[in-house]
Amino acid sequence: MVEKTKPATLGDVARLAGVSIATASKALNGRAQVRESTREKVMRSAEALSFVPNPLARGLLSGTTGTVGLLTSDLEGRFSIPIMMGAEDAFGAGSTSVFLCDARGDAIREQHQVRALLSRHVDGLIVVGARPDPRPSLAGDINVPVVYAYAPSEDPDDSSVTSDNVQGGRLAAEHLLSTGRRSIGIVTGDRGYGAAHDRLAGALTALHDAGVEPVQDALFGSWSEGWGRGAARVLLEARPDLDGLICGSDQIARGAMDALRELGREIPDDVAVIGHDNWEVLAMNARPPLSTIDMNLQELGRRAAGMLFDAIGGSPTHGVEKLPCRLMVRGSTTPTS
Amino acid sequence: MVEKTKPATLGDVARLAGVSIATASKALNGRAQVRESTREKVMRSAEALSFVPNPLARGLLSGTTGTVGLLTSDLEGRFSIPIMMGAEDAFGAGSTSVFLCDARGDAIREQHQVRALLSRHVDGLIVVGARPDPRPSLAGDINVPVVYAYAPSEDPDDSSVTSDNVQGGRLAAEHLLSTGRRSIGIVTGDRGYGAAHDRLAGALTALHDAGVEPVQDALFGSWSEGWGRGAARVLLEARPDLDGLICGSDQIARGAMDALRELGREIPDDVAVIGHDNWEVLAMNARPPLSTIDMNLQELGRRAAGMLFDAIGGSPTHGVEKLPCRLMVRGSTTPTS
DNA sequence: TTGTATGCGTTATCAG
DNA sequence: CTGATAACGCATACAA
Repeated sequence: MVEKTKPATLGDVARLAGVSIATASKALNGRAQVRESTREKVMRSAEALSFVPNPLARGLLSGTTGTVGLLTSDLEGRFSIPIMMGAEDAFGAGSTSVFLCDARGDAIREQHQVRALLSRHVDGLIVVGARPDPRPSLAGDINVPVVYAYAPSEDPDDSSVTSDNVQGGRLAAEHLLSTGRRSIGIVTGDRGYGAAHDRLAGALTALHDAGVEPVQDALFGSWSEGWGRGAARVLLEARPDLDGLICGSDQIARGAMDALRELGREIPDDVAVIGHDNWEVLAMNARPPLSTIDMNLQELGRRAAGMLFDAIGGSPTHGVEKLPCRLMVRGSTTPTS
Repeated sequence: MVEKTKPATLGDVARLAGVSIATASKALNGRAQVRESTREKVMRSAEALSFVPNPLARGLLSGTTGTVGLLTSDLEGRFSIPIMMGAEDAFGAGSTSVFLCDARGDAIREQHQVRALLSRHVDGLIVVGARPDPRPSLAGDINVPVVYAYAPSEDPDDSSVTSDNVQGGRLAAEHLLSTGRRSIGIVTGDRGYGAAHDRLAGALTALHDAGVEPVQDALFGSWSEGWGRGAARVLLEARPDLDGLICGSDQIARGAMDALRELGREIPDDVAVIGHDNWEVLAMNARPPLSTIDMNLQELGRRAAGMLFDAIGGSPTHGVEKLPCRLMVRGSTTPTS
């Protein structure tokens, strides 16, 4: 049987130290009006009883709980996880705890979760989207700060942070250009995703700035290996001189690499391939390992936490902050990297 | 600007209903000693003010908070996520909220998180491991129920739930046998993982029961595509008659399939391949889609939540409960599935 | 059937 | 410098 060790209360500490509850409270909270010797006595007692202030009682009084809600619209989504990790990390370093909720992509469910969170008197809310397109702002009856991560809010007055897909696309193109490629194709994913267009725009800008045009119009499809395979075949048939391929995701890149290899092309000697996302299980196991664009999602989560923290502290930000991506150079773009 | 709508208190409800606080409390909590007409009056007032009882105040009285801690030893790990989803789902359906903590595989950090959780007076704790090998029990000064998920506790008196890897291995072998394969090879992952040995044991049992022996001793290596490729080549060279391959993970299976195809083998006609984990992004995008063993991780999370719930209710379980795996049949073992 | 009083653990305000 | 005391919002034993 487990010992039912009731946690010590402030009263216990005060009694052990031989002072009043009020004095004990002041001593532990670093209030000025208390003699140094008394403070130490109290500190020692607290230590001896391994006293921890009850956050419920504290919250009841102060109105703040030291908790925040982390509301993901889709936990399955591969992108939510690193963001959550970053946020949890940033908060855990301080002393705020994180309530996890998964709305499973359902707006009704989301409303329900928000209500539950608010009823627990969270000090703030981070809403993590499954895809980087703008999403509706949470309805107005929320009286705590909210930060939208990955999927920005449609309301420009809200506080959002997301990945800079334009810059990411530019990064990819510039890297291929820097390795001397000039016959560059672009295969990306679902036309319905803003990210697909943003990454493309960034790539096109970079190519244009270098006086290069893509071998043909970018191919839209889906975010899958299968599409990557098919698109690569089509592209190579039309343009056998292809020497560089920008893919809208690592999955697409994996598929494209398989197809290219089967068509007798060496990577990266004949064709350099770059992906997007740095999904490690895919990128690291590719042959050769896949160069790609990393969105720094964990950092994004940390940033969201920071913004929420500031907002709770009374300094909210407004609008969408875009975090830059980072180039990961591996074997698919540079020989014997 | 957001309206600072202070949430209504029980006092507000009582005043609006024209009764005392005590009566309002009884009415809302379904206590018997209150006239029906009064109860309805109170209910309506509560509705009108959209009153929600303050969980802090309630927790201060009752000692329970309606919260649990979800402590993952490694959020990166692909296996933690579905388990968390299941647990969050099961709790969210009721009215308990989940505190998320990530120990990042660090024991010190874990202790720290446990302390933080306990100081918040969680009613219970779920500890999710990164790999299915037994892990040390949390030190004894915990006065709330704990359930270990995926990685069981070393202490048989603790309450644990994990995946039945032996049964999973058996399932894989039985499936290959059922498709008529008789020259079966086995490639698995890191020798240091109990799961590798358990899955192997299950497969060997099934083969033995069918009067079949594997073409050669199982190959241990790592849980990667690269190892899958290498092992498949070695195996095929030694036993060109291979017609079935059991892989310890989907990553290994993906690698093996690539190698087999490059050596001119058709899948599944020449060689049937089965994996383990049902890691969808890998399994569904394989050519052909990969048959595999699903560990029902989400169900495992739900079960952990259920066990914790029971333990909190005073009916703890002891020992390790093993949840059966499920066979996912796809194209890599059956033509035109 | 209803209301009054008390306490949960803390912090803040005021007197001593 | 220290100590009573009143909140915070709610639930319960007890009195009316």
